[in-house]
Amino acid sequence: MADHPVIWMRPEHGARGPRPAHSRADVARAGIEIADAEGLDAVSMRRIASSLGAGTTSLYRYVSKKDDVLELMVDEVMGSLTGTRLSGPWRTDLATIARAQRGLALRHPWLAALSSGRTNHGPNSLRWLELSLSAFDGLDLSTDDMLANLGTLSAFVLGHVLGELGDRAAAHRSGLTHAQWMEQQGEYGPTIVGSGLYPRFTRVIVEAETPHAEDRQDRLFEAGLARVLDGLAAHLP
Amino acid sequence: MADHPVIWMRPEHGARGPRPAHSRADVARAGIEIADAEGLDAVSMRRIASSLGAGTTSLYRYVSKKDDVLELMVDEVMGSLTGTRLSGPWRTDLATIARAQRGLALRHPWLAALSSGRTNHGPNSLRWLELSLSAFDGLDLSTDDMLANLGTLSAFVLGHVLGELGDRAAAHRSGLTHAQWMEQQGEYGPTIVGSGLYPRFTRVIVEAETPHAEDRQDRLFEAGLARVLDGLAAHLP
DNA sequence: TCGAACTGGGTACGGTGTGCGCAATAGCTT
DNA sequence: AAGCTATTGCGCACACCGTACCCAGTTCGA
Repeated sequence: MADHPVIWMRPEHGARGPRPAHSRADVARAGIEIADAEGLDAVSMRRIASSLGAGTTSLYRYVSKKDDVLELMVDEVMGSLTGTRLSGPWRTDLATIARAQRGLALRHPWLAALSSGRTNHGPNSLRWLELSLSAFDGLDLSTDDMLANLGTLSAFVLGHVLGELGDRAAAHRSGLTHAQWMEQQGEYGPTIVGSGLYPRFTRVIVEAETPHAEDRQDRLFEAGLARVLDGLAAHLP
Repeated sequence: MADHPVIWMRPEHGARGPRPAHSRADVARAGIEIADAEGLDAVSMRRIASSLGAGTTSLYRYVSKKDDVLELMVDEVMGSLTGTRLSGPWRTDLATIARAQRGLALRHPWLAALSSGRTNHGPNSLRWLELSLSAFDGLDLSTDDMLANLGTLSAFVLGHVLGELGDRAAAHRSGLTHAQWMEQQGEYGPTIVGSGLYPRFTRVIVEAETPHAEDRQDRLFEAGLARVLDGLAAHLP
């Protein structure tokens, strides 16, 4: 009989043999540390193992495939959202949730890419989902409506954060500082503008050249968030 | 003097030597074919090369890193959005844009994952961006407002599609049919429900068990789209 | 006490992206 | 017409990846 493919259904370790030298949480934390410092691509089984002082293939006592490690990392990091408190009014609560999620994703730039393609069901993720659903507590909505509302908000947050991280990630991928990378990209600008093929985009480039303020992304996020919340409000009783 | 790091700034080939046996478009199309059929992970330089009947490292005459191939793939596939026509009213136009983008992403399940982390500036992507911006033509908006509106919509579409593809991708990753995978995941359900820790999520699971209709995702997308568009409307003059 | 369950970890295999060097080709200059 | 030089195709090699398999050592339950 094979083990269950979902890691959360497998006991952390058996009762019989020697006590394991590490824990799943250790593995997760090692992975997180590497990913935070050097990006998701730097996370390899060998790297994690050596950072733990373990043999490479010993990791497979804690995890049955690398994918499990990533799932552990996501759930571990979701744990840091505990402590988020909701206040009551659905609108401010949903804003709190969205901002917390964005903040976490910016603090761990690999998180969004991972949680996009993955249905994560670790305990911390479930707790967060439960908290998110509780934002609708007083409203007497159908589950379909709750899912539509929460799903729309989450989709926006995920999509926005991915876009926000895109440039940063590309710069990091190429091994350049953000400034260097921006400059290289910038050389492409005049070509686009000069081609005359994209008048509207050209206008956006030209007018947006100056206001490269540091809080630009913050303002864009808040602008989008306000719109999404207004959209949800329009469909509530 | 090194070549420009942005592929669109490098000429497709020099004027001097022998005529290249293939083109960038050939490379892109080969990659797309593989990715469509077997997923993004199956796309490797060797695979593309052998599919083209070329030596592996010959590809590096067309492209300076694998990342460039992916960028070519994205832009090539964006070309199939040509032919999208807008009607005039901003709301229906934005809906058209959103649906076209979702349709494309579902037709090429690897697209969303690629375009998330990447600022794509190929000619087809630029044309699409230009068309999207034209949806605001009559409205006399500031560029900031245009970006906020279009950005919010795009973020929602991207986020939604990624979620939508998540399960499918996970099933594919594990090499199971969707049905087999659902069953395995399903075994985890009772554990969650039985724990009693997640009452709201439990309610969602239980009530959503039956309505696993085929068009569920379509309806969820339309519900979200309507909300987002209402949200945009609330901020227009 | 002894067998079964369990852990640690080394070895090995088939894959990956890509830097380097060399032969063949074709346009530009003289 | 000749030759220089930019350019292409491509095999080899390297470092790294995930992980299947195997064996030795440890510990608990019977």
